[in-house]
Amino acid sequence: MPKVAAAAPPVTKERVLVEAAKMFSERGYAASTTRELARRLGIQPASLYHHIATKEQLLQELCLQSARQIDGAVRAAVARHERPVERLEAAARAHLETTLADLDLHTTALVETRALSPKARKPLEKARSDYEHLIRQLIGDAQGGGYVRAEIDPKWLSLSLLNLLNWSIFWYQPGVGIAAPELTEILLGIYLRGALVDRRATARTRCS
Amino acid sequence: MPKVAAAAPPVTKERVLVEAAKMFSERGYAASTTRELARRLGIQPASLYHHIATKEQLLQELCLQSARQIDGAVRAAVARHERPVERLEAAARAHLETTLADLDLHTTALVETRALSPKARKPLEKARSDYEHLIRQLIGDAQGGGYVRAEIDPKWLSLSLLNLLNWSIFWYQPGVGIAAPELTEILLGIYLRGALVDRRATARTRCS
DNA sequence: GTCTATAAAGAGATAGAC
DNA sequence: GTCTATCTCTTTATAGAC
Repeated sequence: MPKVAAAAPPVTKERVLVEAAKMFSERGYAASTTRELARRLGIQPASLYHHIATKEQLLQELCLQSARQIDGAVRAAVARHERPVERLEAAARAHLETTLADLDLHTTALVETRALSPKARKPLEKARSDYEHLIRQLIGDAQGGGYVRAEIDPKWLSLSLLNLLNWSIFWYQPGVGIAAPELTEILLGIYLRGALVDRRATARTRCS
Repeated sequence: MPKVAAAAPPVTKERVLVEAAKMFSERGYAASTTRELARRLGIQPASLYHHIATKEQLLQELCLQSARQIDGAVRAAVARHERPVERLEAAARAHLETTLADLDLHTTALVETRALSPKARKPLEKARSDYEHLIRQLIGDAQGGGYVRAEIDPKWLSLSLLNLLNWSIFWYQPGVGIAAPELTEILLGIYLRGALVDRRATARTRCS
């Protein structure tokens, strides 16, 4: 039988990371203090250093975790499809849904990477660059197949897609307004077909 | 005749704001120090307080300046057109080109508003809300005219547009890669018509 | 694994001379 | 309008007991 009063959960490295992500995403890294983090965990500031080395290392771990999570989810999703446009769609869906599923983590990673020292930032820039390359590749493939506009450099097409997906972190609130899968379909629909009324059907109708 | 050695420009409120925007956009507000700002201006930290009241007021002024600039540019651009889609296009172009024309200012405003105290943030939230309402209105009008997909809530359509435009501040570098007007046309093209190959022309050709 | 106590550095801002 | 000098507070992190 469990005790009646809920015991405070034990402080683990995992819990420290979760609370840190929450705090960093709310106030930003620089404005967050180790004192406040300790307070949220219910321990003294000094006790924190049994679990972590430095505040910066905390941020670095969160950034790496975020990068690995998005990269992994997207590569796994892409691998489940063969046709270029479907692979691109799968990538976009995985990217956004992974991001929205842990907003604290990914908002921190996307916004606060600049707070890292150049040395701590380096592996992240490599990961980001690799990831962007993957997206660019997917778009290039879809262009090669004749599905995506070839007159635009895949570089700008991939950055456009990331634009469209990433800014959501600044306003999306789970449980308020719209669910993640619906938002995903709206953004993907705009990216692929645009916001204008589709006259393809009309054009075909005119033919018949 | 001008002197041979370039005189250091005099420290004015305007220069303080410009340097502050630069510093805040590079390092973030919380990680920026008044000491560093003074150093960049070539004066002692104490001298700064002849030009400004507090560090926070500096941020607040930048945020308000940014909001007024974007709002003003967009409303002026919209007023030059009558047809709903053209008004929407004019808004998007004005928004992005204004933003990219002073990245330091607008990056600071868009990213660092949360660093303001609730009291200082309030007028900004009002301005943002009004602005978003304007964009939503433009989209609603275009939907009413049958030009923009009516099956998507204008709320999500407007946020999608802002997504697509705003994230550019994180990677756009003036003079590197692509010029602002070109980027604007690419993003606008994607927003309106999408990244997929347009089969409208094909469909029409088949008819003839 | 958490505590008390505190070191060491850096922050925003002010006083008052020039 | 800028200076020197400094107050006061907060920060990250450590030492060492329990």
